[in-house]
Amino acid sequence: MAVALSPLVLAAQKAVADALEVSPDLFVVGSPPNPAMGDLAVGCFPAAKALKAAPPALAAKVVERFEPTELLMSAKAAGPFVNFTVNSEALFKHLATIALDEEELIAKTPGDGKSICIDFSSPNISKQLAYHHIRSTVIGHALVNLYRALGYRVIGINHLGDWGTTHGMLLAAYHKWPPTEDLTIESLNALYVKFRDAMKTDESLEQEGRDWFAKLENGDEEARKLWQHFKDVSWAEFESAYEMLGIKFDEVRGESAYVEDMPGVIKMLDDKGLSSVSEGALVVMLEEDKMPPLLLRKNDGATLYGTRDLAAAMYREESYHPERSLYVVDRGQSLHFKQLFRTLEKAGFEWSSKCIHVPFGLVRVGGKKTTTRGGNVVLLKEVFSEARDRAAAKISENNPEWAPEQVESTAAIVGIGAVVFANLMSQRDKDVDFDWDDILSTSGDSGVYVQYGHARCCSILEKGGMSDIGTEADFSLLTQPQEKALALSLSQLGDVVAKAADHNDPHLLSRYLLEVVSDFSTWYTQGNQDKALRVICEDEPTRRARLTLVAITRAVLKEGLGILGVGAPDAM
RNA sequence: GGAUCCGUGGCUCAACGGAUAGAGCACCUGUCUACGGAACAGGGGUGUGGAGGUUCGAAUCCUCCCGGAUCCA
Repeated sequence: MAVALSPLVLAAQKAVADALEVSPDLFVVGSPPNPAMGDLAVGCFPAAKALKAAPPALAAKVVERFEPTELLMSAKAAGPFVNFTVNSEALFKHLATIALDEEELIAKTPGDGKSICIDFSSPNISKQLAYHHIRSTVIGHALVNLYRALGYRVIGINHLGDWGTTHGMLLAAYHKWPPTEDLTIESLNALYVKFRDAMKTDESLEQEGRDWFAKLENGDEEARKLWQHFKDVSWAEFESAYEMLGIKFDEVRGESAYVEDMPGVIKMLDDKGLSSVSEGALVVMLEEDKMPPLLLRKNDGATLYGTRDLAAAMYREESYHPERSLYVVDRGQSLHFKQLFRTLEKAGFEWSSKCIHVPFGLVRVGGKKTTTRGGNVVLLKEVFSEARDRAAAKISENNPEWAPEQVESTAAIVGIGAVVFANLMSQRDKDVDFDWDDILSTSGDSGVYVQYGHARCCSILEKGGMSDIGTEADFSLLTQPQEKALALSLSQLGDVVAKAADHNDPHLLSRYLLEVVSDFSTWYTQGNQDKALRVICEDEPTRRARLTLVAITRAVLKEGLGILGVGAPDAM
């Protein structure tokens, strides 16, 4: 996958590659451990083997042959590393151009209009959204935005769990204990739990559930109508959560959409000699891959989600020809996706290699997996509500003159942003223990910290009194090392976004934004000690240059937060 | 039993196979007539669960073991 590179990185790679006469993409550009050593670092290790020379000798050679460019002023060898010093003025100018001019902050070239399918969130209908649903939802949403920022055509898909025997159980439960009031997601959820409980003592119930699912599969009118009602009630509930998170799906197409495709899928597998009957069930054996079989149809004739997933994968390929087809689903489903993708491969679909399971760790409560039936769930809306309350208290304390509506709307952005950011801060694969203070943290490394940095930028720009901040400023006046450090961080946005998309891991972007804000705060807070160092200082050209740097910072933070699905209020 | 993932300061986490393993929380000390203190500067405290191996170089890759979590009609 192509990676967008900042001109700084490209220049450093080129300098090394030209000197050693090898390919530039061999080299990784990083930062020296200490800013005094330089601004960019390139290790000469990758070329050492091919050229049969010691890395330090190569570094020396690079330095000897180095010729300054617009962006790179000088090069120094430090053992096997070459450390480059960046021309600050050119860097500031470049940043101002991409952040404040017509040009884009992030190049759209990597995507080039190619399609990416992302299956995310995909909750089961008739169940309340629990806190753990936030992981797929928020990671998937961030991935949608990451790829979109890079110029891909992204199809965000909500593959609702709206088919299967559990829905037969719900229909049975509804008939067994007819509700007296209008259905809500809570009452549906309660019906399901009650039915599962009753099944433990009454074996006949399992059959009742199966019978109702059979009716549903056979197109029984009553069953279909009721099921549709369950679905409508559920979707209304889901939609309010998606709205709070600012999520819109390009395709809401649940398992039920593939019911009619299933006979065709089963026939196709049969024609290719891949399916067989085992213990009464129709399966695809995967013994040679050391996996248990993929189940297509149970011995009672009921179809299974594996079959629907096969149909959905085929549908996505036919409809979109995606460059990648991602499934943002918890790691517990790893085996299922391996079986699924392997089956597609065995069926001769070359595109199966483009299907990628993007797993993430569990949300645990009390060290255990949360389950609706286990009773240790925390509801998503409870978390959102608590988050907003906490944010609102702080906001009205800081802004006593604000109208209640303003407090409320800002609290929604800040509170929910904190929860979203908390879920995007660590690597996907880690299991996380639910902890109120962790997800609602507002100090230090948190979404609020980033939002606060953004709000400060807005405030300064407003007070700076220069309405025409753009690319015209005398950047030679930005001579503080903190200003250069900030600029170097800001220049990495595009590369970070590309890398996060490539790894399907938004946390790289979250970490980056924390770093940017930290660099900004360090620079900015110097003004507390020395008024000459303030952004809004006496000298007008200096003020203009500093305000421009603030404006660039604001643009980067807003863009980055937006990609993560976190709002950036101008004041908070 | 088979498989996958995780194990880094007291806690939560970071670190393309590379330079002295970094942050946040908590604790201690500073910075304010604050360009927004939800901030900044500084301090103490750990060496990556254990043992081998590969490599010029390992928290990162390989093997085995320990601990936790999850999946397997």
